Amino acid sequence: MKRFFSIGELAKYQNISKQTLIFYDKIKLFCPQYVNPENGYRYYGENQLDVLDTILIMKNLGFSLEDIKKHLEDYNLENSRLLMENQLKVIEDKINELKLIKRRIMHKCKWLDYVKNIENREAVSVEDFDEQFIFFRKVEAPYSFTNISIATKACFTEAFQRHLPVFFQSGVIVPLEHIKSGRYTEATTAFLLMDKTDWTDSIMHLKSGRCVSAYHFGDYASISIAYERILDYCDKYGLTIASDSYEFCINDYITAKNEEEYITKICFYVN
Amino acid sequence: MKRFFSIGELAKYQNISKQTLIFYDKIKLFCPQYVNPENGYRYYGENQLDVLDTILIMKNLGFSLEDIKKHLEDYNLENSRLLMENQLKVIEDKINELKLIKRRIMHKCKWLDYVKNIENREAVSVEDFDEQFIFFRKVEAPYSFTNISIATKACFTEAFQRHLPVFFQSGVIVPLEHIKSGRYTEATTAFLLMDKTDWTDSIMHLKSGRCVSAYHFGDYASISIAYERILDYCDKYGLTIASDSYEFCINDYITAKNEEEYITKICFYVN
DNA sequence: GACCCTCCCCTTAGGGGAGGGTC
DNA sequence: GACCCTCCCCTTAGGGGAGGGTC
Repeated sequence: MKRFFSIGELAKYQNISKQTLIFYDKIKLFCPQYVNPENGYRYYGENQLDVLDTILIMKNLGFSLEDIKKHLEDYNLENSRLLMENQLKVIEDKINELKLIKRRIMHKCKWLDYVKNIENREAVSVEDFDEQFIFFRKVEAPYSFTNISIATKACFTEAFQRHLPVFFQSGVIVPLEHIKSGRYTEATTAFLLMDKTDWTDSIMHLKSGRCVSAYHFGDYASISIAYERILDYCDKYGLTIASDSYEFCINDYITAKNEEEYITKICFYVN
Repeated sequence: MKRFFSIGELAKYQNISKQTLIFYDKIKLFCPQYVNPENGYRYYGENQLDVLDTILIMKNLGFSLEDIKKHLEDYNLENSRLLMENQLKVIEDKINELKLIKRRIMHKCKWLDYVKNIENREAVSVEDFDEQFIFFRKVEAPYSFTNISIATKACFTEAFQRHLPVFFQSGVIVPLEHIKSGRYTEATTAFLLMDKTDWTDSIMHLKSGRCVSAYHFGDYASISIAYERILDYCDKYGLTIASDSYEFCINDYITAKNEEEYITKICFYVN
């Protein structure tokens, strides 16, 4: 009848490394039952196996070694129940965080995939727009690039701070009067697209509806070309623009180093 | 017009710590545009803000600083798309791992909560048993505690190695003949309860059906008392036992240090 | 006085040796 | 020859100082 395991035997039996057992010994989480005083060899008793199992199982359930050590000092039915219930919340929080990250990545993937498949870069089209929520900041006058950038960054910073479920895709709103008077780049609002919304302040609802849209490729300063294309198109097909301009940055410094790869989508609601 | 940020200003603006910026400088992930050669003060250019944003966003999406550094060296629409698609899989894998952990904890919680509310510890009852799947190992003869324990541990070890979706709840099967001849502790199979099953080898399906069950509190050696209670009950109410005995460890060394708190549930299918 | 700098030690859970003794 | 021991350095992403110079 086997009564003692050497460190190598125990490691093999439990399918863990010797280093792990040496480490657990060092932090006094799980020490050998007997240590030969002459050569320092570690010997583990058969009756210790249950404790090691408990440690490995708790580790698998996401507890830290420190948590495990504390728990093992004194545990019973009742405090185990409380510990598990608490851990359930910890794990659920982690899952929710990761799910938000997942939706953020999926959002990026969706758009990156979409722009990859645009065939005619010059096209103007009419399409039905799904409802969206945006988290926004007013741009301060004058509506310069610097001020627009400041407002966009303010959105990011606040969204990070408040853990808002925003996507990492920005955009701006340019009032229709600005467009009509040729001030195409003078946006008065910067925003970030949002995932599903717990309603808070500074959130705007873009209703679903019919839109006219076009893309602009390349640096932002030359966006006038795309606007003129849209305005011509509306003239030609008798469409009446019924809103300010919503510009969505589809590809920006996050996914492109080169300004030539920047892509902006322009949308107006139409009647 | 502001052109440069000191480290403190930038940190405040981006809502990160100075230490973070010093660290990013050190690992050459994000370095100041200008360093005063006399006093070593760091100055960051306004045009660098986009890069820092990209870093913070990628960090939020779960990339390591090393990943980010590599990506920033050369990125465009196409390799960003591939990177994001790959990251989506990474995050999904993490979510799936955590979901399995969550189900394991919920399983433990469910039982710990359940036993807490048992009123009559002596009760024998007839109940409808839900279907379950178990991952099992045969116990080698003789059916001693040691051999049962070895088989149980073999289940754990293999489940860990193969990443099987087992719960951390074990049990044993004692053949009906053993029970009838008073060899109550001579289990021939050890098992772990499983979560939903991708069918593999060594898995047994316990069908739903009517069962007679009772609890045993305390050390395993005295389980005969509970068996005798069940057998008497069946005699009295004319129930015919139609299966081997399934014993479920409800509270074991994982959640109780004290053998007096061990709880075992015994079930037989009946006609 | 508020701001900046460069060390330096600390955290998790071990992995991977080197150098030397032991079954 | 296979096994065991004790150092010791290394990994992530910074946090928290100390000690000393700078705006």
